[in-house]
Amino acid sequence: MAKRTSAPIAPALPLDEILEGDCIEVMNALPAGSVDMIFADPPYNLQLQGELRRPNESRVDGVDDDWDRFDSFAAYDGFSRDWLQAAQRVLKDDGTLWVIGSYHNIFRVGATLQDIGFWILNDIVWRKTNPMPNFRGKRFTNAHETLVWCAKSAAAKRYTFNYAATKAMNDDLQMRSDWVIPICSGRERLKIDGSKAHPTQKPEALLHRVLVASTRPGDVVLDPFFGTGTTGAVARRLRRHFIGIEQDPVYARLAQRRIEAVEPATEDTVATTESRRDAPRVPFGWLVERGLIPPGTVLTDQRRRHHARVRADGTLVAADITGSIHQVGAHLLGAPSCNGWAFWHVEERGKAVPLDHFRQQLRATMN
Amino acid sequence: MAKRTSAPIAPALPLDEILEGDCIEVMNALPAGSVDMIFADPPYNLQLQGELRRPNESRVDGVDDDWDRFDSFAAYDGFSRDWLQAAQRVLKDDGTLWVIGSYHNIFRVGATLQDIGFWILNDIVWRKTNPMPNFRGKRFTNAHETLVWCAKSAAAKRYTFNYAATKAMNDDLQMRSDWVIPICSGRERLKIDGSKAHPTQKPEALLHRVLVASTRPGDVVLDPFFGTGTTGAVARRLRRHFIGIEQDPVYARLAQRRIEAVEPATEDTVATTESRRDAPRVPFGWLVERGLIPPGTVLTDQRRRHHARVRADGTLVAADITGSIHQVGAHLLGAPSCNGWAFWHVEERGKAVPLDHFRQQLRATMN
DNA sequence: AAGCCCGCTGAATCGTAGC
DNA sequence: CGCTACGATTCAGCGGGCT
Repeated sequence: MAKRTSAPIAPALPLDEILEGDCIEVMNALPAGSVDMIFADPPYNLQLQGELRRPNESRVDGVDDDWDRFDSFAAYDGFSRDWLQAAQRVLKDDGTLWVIGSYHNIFRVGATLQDIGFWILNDIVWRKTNPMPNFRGKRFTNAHETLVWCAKSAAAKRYTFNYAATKAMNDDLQMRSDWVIPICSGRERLKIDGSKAHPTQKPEALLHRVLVASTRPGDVVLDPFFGTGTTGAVARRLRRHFIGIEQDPVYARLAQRRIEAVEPATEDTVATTESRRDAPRVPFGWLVERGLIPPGTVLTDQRRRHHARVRADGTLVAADITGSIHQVGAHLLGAPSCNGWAFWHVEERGKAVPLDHFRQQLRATMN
Repeated sequence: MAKRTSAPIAPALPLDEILEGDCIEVMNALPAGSVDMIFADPPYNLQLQGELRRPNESRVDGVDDDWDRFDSFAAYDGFSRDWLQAAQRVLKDDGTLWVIGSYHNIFRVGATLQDIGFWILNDIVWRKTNPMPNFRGKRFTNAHETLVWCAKSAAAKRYTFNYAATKAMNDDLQMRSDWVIPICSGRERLKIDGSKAHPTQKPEALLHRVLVASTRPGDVVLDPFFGTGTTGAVARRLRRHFIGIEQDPVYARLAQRRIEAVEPATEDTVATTESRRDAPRVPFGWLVERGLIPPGTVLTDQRRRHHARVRADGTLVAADITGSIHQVGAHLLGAPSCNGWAFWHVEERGKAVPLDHFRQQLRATMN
């Protein structure tokens, strides 16, 4: 599947732009069958009532924006049907759609997209390492969100799924339907005057995995609920094209600035692995996904005699070889095997820090 | 919540029996509002058109080469609506319903149960430690199933959730919405002539957690798609009553034998961990009355920033307010409310001991 | 400099018994 | 039924400030 190159792009398609307006109208103005993948993070229809306080009496800043309010399930279903149908039209026949949601809306969205003919390939569970607790002890901690990944129709068998790349990212084990990724916080979280710029900003690591798994470099990715542009930022870094649609001009401008600051990875590092690889014992790809080791990072051995660069799927490229951190290390050493975690280092403030250090960091966040 | 004892059981309710027949008809023959919890593992083969009924009770005649997806989904939705409505009728007002499914059916079931008024409390992800791989490498490994847990209606606030028990089960951390449990295999898997007796037998560990979390000993648990009786076996072990409904007499007999072999745990071991909510109420005045906290005692918060003195009637007096331990604490904090038992402390040998400590002493003497 | 402590925050459908 | 008072309840991670 990953061997095909992208089809020629229709001239009318605005690439790497943010279109302001209602996503249904904007999508209907785009040429049919023109985008490779759609990632959608629609309103969840949370229906929050009243306020919630933490045990220490501080107030939880819930989602109470107008765009998340619907009068009834029927109204929400009508909205879902409308934007999903518009999305289906602009999608190429071999394109795929991702939608993310919570139990408030995802069952309705899933049923609606089945109703209009989308064909579910997987439901993916985003398991949060650091969810908000249930402060009143009335329910289980709501520690995940759900993504639905689907093809345009049951007849569409030729969608893009970079199987080898996802496997390489995951210890050469098949990537599972449950993904462990922290929520977006700290530096990555966009702020305005010290408070969160957008109530529902998604982590870049989530989009990284989505894009590496289901698109190829040069593909066109549409996000009809663009918000602060996480999809666009990750697409640019991974050398995919994006089309963002956002109703709120404040968010649109914020996204624009954010994306402009993104440095695209070099072309060779975003190429997806196409062949089988021998197994690294720990998924180095996760470090890349989380941004601990960005694509393009130069790795060296302890004494800086050997060099290699990191690709988006967690493989390395050196002078005359591409492969896992272990394979490339072994090749350069002329040794039968090599522990890449100990062999490869990242330059940090004049020191060569072994990869294993970063692995431990990641493990610490995953408990 | 766990303080309540089970309501008296209607005489007509068949307990710890397997009822053979169509679950909708059998449920409709049971008294309304009579069961505490329902666990359902409905069929999800969307091509079982011949066995499905439309909402208007007409049978769906499928079985053709040009069967149409929309008819199939509609038929499945009608079937879901029928059994869910029957389940809603037999459920007590403060009862809860669990449904398990995969991406093939869970979105439709979830939307349907919302449509008829069930109120979702959590969606739970059963994360399988040992899922079947995706052999063709066309998708992510489908490594989970989804459970939806809901109350009978949005108005029903008094469902059973053994918060303290679930927390105790999980290293004293809140139980999350993602559960890691192996699939049912090995000895636990029922076999007939060496091959599996039922295609979708669920692990007992899954039912164990469901029952411990959402039922009390003596509760009545109904399973409308009983299969080989995992729900019944675990219910018997945990001293809950069950009602199983199963269409297939072969499965029903298998379940019967299986359950008969189960030894119920002793009563003391199935008691759920008591949460503070369930403990008998002790007014602060009783502590004063008994001399544990003499009138005139000076109370402070943990950091000694606030002070108040105890009066003989169990009220506190601070600089500018008099009232209950909660009222005075809230006033001093400028908070809308305050748990005085945790807020106020007594100086004892240089340590600030919370009032709750003295309450526990008194409770111990009261049995 | 490193480490500890404290405060803040995140897509949240988060009371109830008793009068 | 409405009102009032009681009183139960949090995890991981980041960042700032202090030692």
